[in-house]
Order: sequence, then structure tokens, then C-alpha cells
Amino acid sequence: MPTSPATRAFFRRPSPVVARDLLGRVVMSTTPEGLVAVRLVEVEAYAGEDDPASHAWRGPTPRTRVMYGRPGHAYVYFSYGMHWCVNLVCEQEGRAAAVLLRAGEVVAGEELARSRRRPGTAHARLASGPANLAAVLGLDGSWDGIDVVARGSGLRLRPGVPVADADVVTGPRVGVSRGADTPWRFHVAGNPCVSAHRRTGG
DNA sequence: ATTAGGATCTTCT
DNA sequence: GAAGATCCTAATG
Repeated sequence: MPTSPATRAFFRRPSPVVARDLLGRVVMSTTPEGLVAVRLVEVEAYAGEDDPASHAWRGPTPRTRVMYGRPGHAYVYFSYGMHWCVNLVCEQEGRAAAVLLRAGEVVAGEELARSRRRPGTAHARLASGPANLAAVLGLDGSWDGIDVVARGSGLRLRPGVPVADADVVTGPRVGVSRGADTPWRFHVAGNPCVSAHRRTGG
């Protein structure tokens, strides 16, 4: 029964299980500018080629190459011509399952995180939304494929404070039309950093 | 409070 | 040519 997100076994499990377990965990990026850490409060699971909402639905492309690789690596993709978003690859090699990191609270490196966002952004909004979360961590395409389990990696996970079942809310994934009936979005009930409160409530 | 539009990548039709 | 795992700003009620 893996409990630490810093192990390969943690990511070998089904992506919805990994997603739920990631709530409350801390993602940390280290760059020459410094360190930023975010405690996750909202994530979404995607399956591989079985999942019509997944980037891997139609099979491998150059972009999704990393999704088909080993678990515990980051799949970083460019969205809507503007934004970067981060997933963590799950299950065994070849399965293309992943968890999208959607929102969190900045718990370390607030000043650096703030410098990567619009001036005047409220604390709770710094990492609210997948592109915002990637932005405060300083991530872009050069991070695609990075191993978050490897010691000394620039992107790592910490145990954080796990979230009790009573505080976990599940629902349909945000912004997807195909596969919208699959309740694989997980977030912390009532947390102000959750990105889709206004749209879906809870 | 809600809505509409812009930015311009990757993939599919 | 269109849609998408988005976010921000400006224009409206």
C-alpha cells in the first residue's frame, strides 16, 4: 500500500486512484531562481486510449510520447496556443494514463510564484487552474518528460497533508465534452484555491 | 454577475 | 477549417 508520492509504485496504480491520493500532496519545482511548492487541491484523472477525453485517445503522437512512457514522469503540454499544463504519468509503460494537476495552494516560494503571475493576483488564485499552477512552478515544454521520482530532479513531490475521504469531492472533468460522464475530477471540499468552484459548485 | 472575444499550438476533419 | 484538459480583459446587465 504505497503512501509516499515520491515512489515509482505510487504512480503504477490506476490513474483515478493516484489522482485521489495526490490531493493534499505537495509539488515542488527548483530552478536557478529558487523553489516554489504547491499543495494540490484539485486534480483530474485520464485513462489512455480507452478514454475519449484523453490526449492519447487516438493513439500516440509526437506530443503525447511521454504519456506512453514510464509512470512518475511529467507530461507537459501547450494548451490553446498560450498556456502550459502538467500531468503526471500513471500505470505501466504503454498505458498512457495520467493525472492533470489542476489547482493548489502556494505553500513555499510565494514571492517567486507571485513574480510569475500578474501583479496583484490574490493568494488563493496564484495556482488556481492548470495553466496557473504550471506558471507558478515555472514549467514549460523543456520540462516535458522529467522524472518526478528521481532524486535531485527539478520537479519533485512531498507527502504533504493527505486529505480525508469526507473532504474529497468527485465530479465530471472540466472543459471536456467527450467522456464528460466520467467523474474523475477530484477536489478538496470548500477549498478557496479550487479552480472551478464558480462553475460547478462544491 | 455574466458574457464575449483574443491569443495562436496540436491534432483531426 | 475547427475544436480543444485555458486564462485574461473588456464590455455589458
